[in-house]
Amino acid sequence: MAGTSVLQRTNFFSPPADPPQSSDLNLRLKEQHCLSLLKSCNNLEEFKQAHAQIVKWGFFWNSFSASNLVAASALSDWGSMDYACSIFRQIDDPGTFEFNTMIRAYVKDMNFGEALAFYCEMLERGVEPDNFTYPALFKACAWLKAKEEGMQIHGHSFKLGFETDVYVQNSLINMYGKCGQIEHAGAVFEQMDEKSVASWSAIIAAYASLGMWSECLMVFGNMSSEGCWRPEESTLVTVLSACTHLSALDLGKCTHGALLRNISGLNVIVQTSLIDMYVKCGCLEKGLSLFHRMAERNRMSYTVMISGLAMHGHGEEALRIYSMMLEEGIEPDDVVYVGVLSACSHAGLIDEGFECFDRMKSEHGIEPAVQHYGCMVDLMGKAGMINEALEFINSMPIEPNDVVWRSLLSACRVHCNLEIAEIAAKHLFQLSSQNPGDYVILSNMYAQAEKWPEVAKIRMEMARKGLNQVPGFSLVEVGRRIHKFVSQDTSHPLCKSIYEMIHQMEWQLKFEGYTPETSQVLLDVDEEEKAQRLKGHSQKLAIAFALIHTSQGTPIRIARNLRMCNDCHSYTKLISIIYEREITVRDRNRFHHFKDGTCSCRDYW
DNA sequence: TTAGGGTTAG
Repeated sequence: MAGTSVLQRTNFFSPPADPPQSSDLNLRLKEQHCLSLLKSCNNLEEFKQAHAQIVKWGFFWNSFSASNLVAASALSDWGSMDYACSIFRQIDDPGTFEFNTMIRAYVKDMNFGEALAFYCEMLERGVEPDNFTYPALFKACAWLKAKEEGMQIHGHSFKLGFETDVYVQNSLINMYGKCGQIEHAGAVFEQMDEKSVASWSAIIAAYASLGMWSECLMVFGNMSSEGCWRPEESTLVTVLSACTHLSALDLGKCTHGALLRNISGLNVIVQTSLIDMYVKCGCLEKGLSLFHRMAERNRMSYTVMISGLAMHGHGEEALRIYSMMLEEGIEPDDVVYVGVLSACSHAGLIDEGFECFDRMKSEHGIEPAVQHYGCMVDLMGKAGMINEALEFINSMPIEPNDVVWRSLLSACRVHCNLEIAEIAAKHLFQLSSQNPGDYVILSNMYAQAEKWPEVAKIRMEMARKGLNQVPGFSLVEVGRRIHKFVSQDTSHPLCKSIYEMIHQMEWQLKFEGYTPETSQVLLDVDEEEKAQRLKGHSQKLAIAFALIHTSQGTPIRIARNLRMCNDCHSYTKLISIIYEREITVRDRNRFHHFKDGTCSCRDYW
């Protein structure tokens, strides 16, 4: 057999009768021949045969062949790292490349501890790491969330002068992001002379994983303006997620446009993110139509749709989608059931809620978790079944958490049950709840009952614990900018015109028979002061601002951090008639669509 | 002679 034909031959598994004619080939050619054989292997069995043949030929045990054996083998893909390791151990004097190969292979195999152990061995044996060593190590630390080790190894790479290697920097951003050390990730990012698409993706993902959505969008904006923008599906999905959390519909729509222009054939992940964005930004119809047009749906798509419908109070429709999911043969999980139960709770579907709660375990073998119990307490509480809800909590086989007790406390507030509110609050305080809202609710209930000494006691307790009432705020998007209003806000640059608008609205509201519901202003102050307080609620400021700055008929969408007060609810209903606007408000629990003087929640919330 | 970074939905 001629030398050239040996080199060209890649199908090792009809092996030649004789080994390559070593007298005819120089060492390099032999090595390349070995490599091409190894690369042609498709599984471990073929690989072992190739390995044995090369050893038989007698020119395997130089370090080049051995390391390439590991490198070319995809041994980690075949779950054969023990075999790779046995090869490595036969190398007399492994160098940087051999160690790098092992570290990379272990990282690929998701065996991060072993990767770090090889790095330690490398240092112990005095083998100097190079710039190829570090990205793999940082990836291992990222997965392990090994903050301390990561920082220590960062120190090594710095000393060796790899601080400006773009691959090292990108993996550092990823590592610090995954370890929650966002300021370190940001520092590495800022110091980079040349940022690659991977650098931007890494920092955007880091902000997203910590829920720092505004920063996420800001960095994305900078990426575009610095001309380093390549529309990548994954980045755009992260941006969509940020829009969802910030209720930034206009930007979400732009992102949808960018996806349609740049990515052909949106996959199920992108479509699910789009549905989630539209639904959580208040456009339920748009979300539904995308959902029904999907060619392929998975459990996640169903979850998004079911919990979206739940937030909008469309309980029956949510249950229809849930049945559709079962018919399609998709097995529900615990998160789907949180959506289903909350749909029942928001829509007042008591019997259906209990039925689903039972089916969850009996038909799908899902043991109810504390969130599911929470939904059931909410379901009963909203319907005014306060005593039943308390009994239900007392019979729970698992320990109720603060969310469960808080659900009960909220229900007590709505249905004015001070006695059980005290029980719920006692449990919350025992659970060392640091949530100022719990104290505020109880104190407000005492105020409503005109029990002023108790009010003072609670307020003092709050002060002693250093808890401050969380100020209510509302977000409204006007001209692709999110404007934030805090209760009693006077900081907005257009503050004067906003308060003038509030004044004008007030006159029109009076014609419609509006009287401020001062009963929820729970301060020991006179009626006029109470009415004054109500006027400054952040939702009203946001509505006034939007009425000034958007044209007639434009829908107004608001997102707020707290639950709406009764006064804002009835106020907004009237505004929707007077100004002929559809107003959508997302509070911490659900959506309210105000139109023609009514709200989609039918005053059940 | 060989090898490297980021990456998405509830």
